[in-house]
Amino acid sequence: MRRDIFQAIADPTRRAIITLIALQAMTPNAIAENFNTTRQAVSKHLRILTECELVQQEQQGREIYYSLQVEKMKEIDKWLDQFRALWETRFNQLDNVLSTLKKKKK
Amino acid sequence: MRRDIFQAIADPTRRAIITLIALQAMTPNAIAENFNTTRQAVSKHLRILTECELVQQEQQGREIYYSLQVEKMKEIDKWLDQFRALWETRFNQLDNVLSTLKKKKK
DNA sequence: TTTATGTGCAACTATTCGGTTTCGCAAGTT
DNA sequence: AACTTGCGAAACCGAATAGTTGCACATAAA
Repeated sequence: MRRDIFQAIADPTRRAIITLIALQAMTPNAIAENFNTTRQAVSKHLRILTECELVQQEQQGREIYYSLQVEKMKEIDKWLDQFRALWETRFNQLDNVLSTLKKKKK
Repeated sequence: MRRDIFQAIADPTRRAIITLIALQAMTPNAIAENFNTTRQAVSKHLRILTECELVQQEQQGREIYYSLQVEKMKEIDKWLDQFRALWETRFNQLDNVLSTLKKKKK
Protein backbone atom coordinates (compact mmCIF):
# COMPACT_ATOMS: atom_id res chain seq x y z
CA MET A 1 0.00 0.00 0.00
CA ARG A 2 1.73 3.15 -1.22
CA ARG A 3 -0.47 5.84 0.20
CA ASP A 4 1.44 9.00 -0.44
CA ILE A 5 -0.12 12.34 -1.18
CA PHE A 6 0.55 12.17 -4.93
CA GLN A 7 -1.25 8.88 -5.22
CA ALA A 8 -4.07 10.33 -3.10
CA ILE A 9 -4.73 13.23 -5.45
CA ALA A 10 -4.45 11.06 -8.55
CA ASP A 11 -8.10 10.08 -8.33
CA PRO A 12 -10.53 12.70 -9.66
CA THR A 13 -13.19 11.84 -7.09
CA ARG A 14 -10.70 12.33 -4.28
CA ARG A 15 -9.65 15.67 -5.71
CA ALA A 16 -13.30 16.70 -5.79
CA ILE A 17 -13.75 15.58 -2.18
CA ILE A 18 -10.73 17.61 -1.17
CA THR A 19 -12.14 20.70 -2.83
CA LEU A 20 -15.54 20.05 -1.28
CA ILE A 21 -14.32 19.84 2.30
CA ALA A 22 -11.65 22.49 1.98
CA LEU A 23 -13.93 25.25 3.19
CA GLN A 24 -16.31 23.34 5.41
CA ALA A 25 -16.22 20.06 7.30
CA MET A 26 -18.72 17.52 5.98
CA THR A 27 -20.09 14.08 6.84
CA PRO A 28 -19.57 11.10 4.50
CA ASN A 29 -23.29 11.08 3.64
CA ALA A 30 -23.26 14.75 2.74
CA ILE A 31 -20.15 14.27 0.63
CA ALA A 32 -21.59 11.24 -1.15
CA GLU A 33 -24.63 13.25 -2.25
CA ASN A 34 -22.33 15.14 -4.57
CA PHE A 35 -21.17 12.08 -6.48
CA ASN A 36 -22.61 9.20 -8.43
CA THR A 37 -21.21 6.62 -6.08
CA THR A 38 -22.27 4.91 -2.89
CA ARG A 39 -21.52 6.28 0.54
CA GLN A 40 -19.21 3.31 1.09
CA ALA A 41 -17.08 4.28 -1.87
CA VAL A 42 -16.73 7.78 -0.47
CA SER A 43 -15.90 6.27 2.90
CA LYS A 44 -13.06 4.35 1.26
CA HIS A 45 -11.72 7.52 -0.32
CA LEU A 46 -11.88 9.26 3.03
CA ARG A 47 -9.92 6.44 4.60
CA ILE A 48 -7.19 6.84 2.00
CA LEU A 49 -7.14 10.60 2.49
CA THR A 50 -6.99 10.12 6.25
CA GLU A 51 -4.15 7.62 5.99
CA CYS A 52 -1.95 10.14 4.25
CA GLU A 53 -3.06 12.85 6.66
CA LEU A 54 -4.78 14.97 4.07
CA VAL A 55 -8.00 14.85 6.04
CA GLN A 56 -9.10 15.20 9.63
CA GLN A 57 -12.00 13.60 11.49
CA GLU A 58 -14.16 15.11 14.19
CA GLN A 59 -16.83 12.91 15.75
CA GLN A 60 -20.05 14.72 16.62
CA GLY A 61 -22.63 12.36 18.07
CA ARG A 62 -23.07 9.60 15.51
CA GLU A 63 -21.89 11.83 12.73
CA ILE A 64 -18.28 12.23 11.68
CA TYR A 65 -17.17 15.49 10.16
CA TYR A 66 -14.28 15.37 7.72
CA SER A 67 -12.21 18.42 6.95
CA LEU A 68 -9.11 19.16 4.90
CA GLN A 69 -5.72 19.21 6.59
CA VAL A 70 -4.67 22.07 4.38
CA GLU A 71 -1.10 22.13 5.68
CA LYS A 72 -0.50 18.80 3.99
CA MET A 73 -1.22 20.30 0.60
CA LYS A 74 1.93 22.32 0.96
CA GLU A 75 3.91 19.16 0.25
CA ILE A 76 2.75 19.25 -3.36
CA ASP A 77 3.66 22.90 -3.56
CA LYS A 78 7.06 22.09 -2.13
CA TRP A 79 7.66 19.45 -4.79
CA LEU A 80 6.72 21.97 -7.47
CA ASP A 81 9.36 24.37 -6.20
CA GLN A 82 12.12 22.64 -8.14
CA PHE A 83 10.30 23.43 -11.38
CA ARG A 84 9.08 26.88 -10.52
CA ALA A 85 12.49 28.34 -11.25
CA LEU A 86 12.33 26.77 -14.71
CA TRP A 87 8.97 28.07 -15.80
CA GLU A 88 9.57 31.49 -14.37
CA THR A 89 12.75 32.24 -16.32
CA ARG A 90 13.02 33.00 -20.00
CA PHE A 91 15.02 29.79 -20.47
CA ASN A 92 12.23 27.39 -21.28
CA GLN A 93 12.31 23.70 -22.15
CA LEU A 94 12.97 24.39 -25.83
CA ASP A 95 16.25 26.05 -24.96
CA ASN A 96 17.16 23.00 -22.93
CA VAL A 97 16.63 20.71 -25.87
CA LEU A 98 18.65 22.88 -28.18
CA SER A 99 21.56 23.27 -25.80
CA THR A 100 21.62 19.54 -25.15
CA LEU A 101 21.64 18.74 -28.85
CA LYS A 102 24.38 21.25 -29.50
CA LYS A 103 26.50 19.66 -26.79
CA LYS A 104 25.98 16.17 -28.22
CA LYS A 105 26.95 17.28 -31.70
CA LYS A 106 30.30 18.57 -30.46
CA MET B 1 -7.25 5.22 -20.06
CA ARG B 2 -7.36 8.27 -17.80
CA ARG B 3 -4.04 9.86 -18.52
CA ASP B 4 -4.26 13.20 -16.81
CA ILE B 5 -1.36 15.01 -15.23
CA PHE B 6 -2.31 14.04 -11.67
CA GLN B 7 -2.32 10.38 -12.53
CA ALA B 8 0.99 10.88 -14.32
CA ILE B 9 2.78 12.25 -11.27
CA ALA B 10 1.25 9.64 -8.95
CA ASP B 11 4.00 7.16 -9.75
CA PRO B 12 7.31 7.78 -7.92
CA THR B 13 9.39 6.56 -10.85
CA ARG B 14 7.66 9.00 -13.16
CA ARG B 15 8.24 11.85 -10.71
CA ALA B 16 11.91 10.91 -10.64
CA ILE B 17 12.03 10.87 -14.43
CA ILE B 18 10.45 14.30 -14.53
CA THR B 19 13.07 15.65 -12.14
CA LEU B 20 15.81 13.97 -14.11
CA ILE B 21 14.93 15.45 -17.48
CA ALA B 22 13.85 18.82 -16.13
CA LEU B 23 17.28 20.35 -16.66
CA GLN B 24 18.59 18.31 -19.54
CA ALA B 25 17.05 16.22 -22.32
CA MET B 26 17.92 12.53 -22.05
CA THR B 27 17.49 9.31 -24.02
CA PRO B 28 15.43 6.40 -22.65
CA ASN B 29 18.59 4.35 -22.14
CA ALA B 30 20.29 7.11 -20.19
CA ILE B 31 17.19 7.57 -18.06
CA ALA B 32 16.87 3.84 -17.39
CA GLU B 33 20.41 3.71 -16.03
CA ASN B 34 19.16 5.68 -13.05
CA PHE B 35 16.54 3.12 -12.07
CA ASN B 36 16.28 -0.54 -11.20
CA THR B 37 13.99 -1.25 -14.11
CA THR B 38 14.30 -2.17 -17.75
CA ARG B 39 14.51 0.37 -20.52
CA GLN B 40 11.13 -0.85 -21.72
CA ALA B 41 9.52 0.04 -18.41
CA VAL B 42 11.00 3.53 -18.67
CA SER B 43 9.75 3.69 -22.24
CA LYS B 44 6.25 2.98 -20.98
CA HIS B 45 6.50 5.75 -18.43
CA LEU B 46 7.72 8.12 -21.12
CA ARG B 47 4.74 7.22 -23.28
CA ILE B 48 2.39 8.07 -20.44
CA LEU B 49 4.21 11.34 -19.78
CA THR B 50 4.11 12.14 -23.49
CA GLU B 51 0.40 11.37 -23.74
CA CYS B 52 -0.43 13.99 -21.15
CA GLU B 53 2.03 16.41 -22.73
CA LEU B 54 4.38 16.56 -19.79
CA VAL B 55 7.26 15.49 -21.96
CA GLN B 56 8.67 16.36 -25.38
CA GLN B 57 10.56 14.21 -27.88
CA GLU B 58 13.38 15.22 -30.17
CA GLN B 59 14.76 12.63 -32.57
CA GLN B 60 18.50 12.80 -33.11
CA GLY B 61 19.64 10.08 -35.46
CA ARG B 62 18.52 6.84 -33.87
CA GLU B 63 18.41 8.39 -30.43
CA ILE B 64 15.38 10.14 -29.02
CA TYR B 65 15.87 12.90 -26.49
CA TYR B 66 13.12 13.44 -23.96
CA SER B 67 12.73 16.71 -22.11
CA LEU B 68 10.24 18.18 -19.70
CA GLN B 69 7.43 20.36 -20.98
CA VAL B 70 7.73 22.54 -17.94
CA GLU B 71 4.75 24.70 -18.84
CA LYS B 72 2.48 21.74 -18.20
CA MET B 73 3.58 21.60 -14.58
CA LYS B 74 1.83 24.88 -14.06
CA GLU B 75 -1.47 23.01 -14.19
CA ILE B 76 -0.71 21.42 -10.84
CA ASP B 77 0.25 24.79 -9.47
CA LYS B 78 -3.01 26.19 -10.80
CA TRP B 79 -5.01 23.49 -9.02
CA LEU B 80 -3.20 24.29 -5.80
CA ASP B 81 -4.25 27.92 -6.07
CA GLN B 82 -7.64 27.24 -4.53
CA PHE B 83 -5.94 26.00 -1.35
CA ARG B 84 -3.15 28.53 -1.23
CA ALA B 85 -5.49 31.15 0.18
CA LEU B 86 -6.39 28.75 2.99
CA TRP B 87 -2.90 27.88 4.14
CA GLU B 88 -1.67 31.42 3.85
CA THR B 89 -4.25 32.99 6.13
CA ARG B 90 -4.40 32.70 9.88
CA PHE B 91 -7.70 30.82 9.55
CA ASN B 92 -6.45 27.26 9.39
CA GLN B 93 -8.35 23.98 9.12
CA LEU B 94 -8.91 23.77 12.87
CA ASP B 95 -10.90 26.96 12.76
CA ASN B 96 -12.99 25.47 9.98
CA VAL B 97 -13.88 22.44 12.06
CA LEU B 98 -14.77 24.53 15.06
CA SER B 99 -16.92 26.97 13.11
CA THR B 100 -18.72 24.12 11.38
CA LEU B 101 -19.42 22.38 14.67
CA LYS B 102 -20.65 25.58 16.20
CA LYS B 103 -23.03 26.08 13.32
CA LYS B 104 -24.38 22.52 13.59
CA LYS B 105 -24.96 22.85 17.31
CA LYS B 106 -27.14 25.91 16.74
C1' DT C 1 -37.20 -1.58 23.97
C1' DT C 2 -37.75 -1.27 19.28
C1' DT C 3 -36.67 1.20 15.18
C1' DA C 4 -34.13 4.35 12.27
C1' DT C 5 -29.87 6.53 11.04
C1' DG C 6 -24.83 7.28 10.30
C1' DT C 7 -20.94 5.03 9.91
C1' DG C 8 -16.79 1.73 9.05
C1' DC C 9 -15.27 -2.71 7.48
C1' DA C 10 -14.96 -7.14 4.93
C1' DA C 11 -15.63 -9.79 0.82
C1' DC C 12 -15.99 -9.86 -3.92
C1' DT C 13 -15.34 -8.12 -8.87
C1' DA C 14 -13.82 -5.83 -13.01
C1' DT C 15 -10.36 -2.91 -14.48
C1' DT C 16 -6.02 -0.62 -14.42
C1' DC C 17 -1.15 -0.47 -13.48
C1' DG C 18 3.75 -1.31 -13.47
C1' DG C 19 6.73 -4.52 -14.68
C1' DT C 20 9.07 -8.22 -17.67
C1' DT C 21 10.06 -10.78 -21.92
C1' DT C 22 9.96 -11.05 -26.69
C1' DC C 23 9.77 -9.12 -30.97
C1' DG C 24 10.30 -5.95 -35.11
C1' DC C 25 12.26 -1.99 -37.12
C1' DA C 26 15.20 1.87 -38.25
C1' DA C 27 19.69 3.93 -38.02
C1' DG C 28 24.35 3.59 -37.69
C1' DT C 29 28.83 0.53 -37.99
C1' DT C 30 31.78 -3.20 -39.72
C1' DA D 1 25.66 -7.17 -46.83
C1' DA D 2 25.96 -8.49 -42.06
C1' DC D 3 26.07 -6.87 -37.40
C1' DT D 4 25.15 -3.73 -33.50
C1' DT D 5 22.54 -0.36 -31.15
C1' DG D 6 18.48 2.40 -29.71
C1' DC D 7 14.01 2.32 -29.65
C1' DG D 8 8.63 1.32 -29.39
C1' DA D 9 4.89 -2.09 -29.30
C1' DA D 10 2.63 -6.34 -28.03
C1' DA D 11 1.68 -10.10 -25.00
C1' DC D 12 1.58 -11.57 -20.66
C1' DC D 13 1.49 -11.45 -15.32
C1' DG D 14 0.83 -10.30 -10.49
C1' DA D 15 -0.58 -6.58 -7.66
C1' DA D 16 -3.20 -2.58 -6.76
C1' DT D 17 -7.40 0.24 -7.51
C1' DA D 18 -12.17 1.80 -7.43
C1' DG D 19 -16.29 0.27 -7.14
C1' DT D 20 -20.29 -2.73 -5.33
C1' DT D 21 -23.08 -5.45 -1.86
C1' DG D 22 -23.75 -7.04 2.63
C1' DC D 23 -22.86 -6.76 7.34
C1' DA D 24 -21.98 -5.14 12.27
C1' DC D 25 -22.16 -1.57 15.52
C1' DA D 26 -23.01 2.67 17.92
C1' DT D 27 -26.05 6.65 18.56
C1' DA D 28 -30.39 8.78 18.54
C1' DA D 29 -35.41 8.75 18.16
C1' DA D 30 -40.07 6.30 18.64
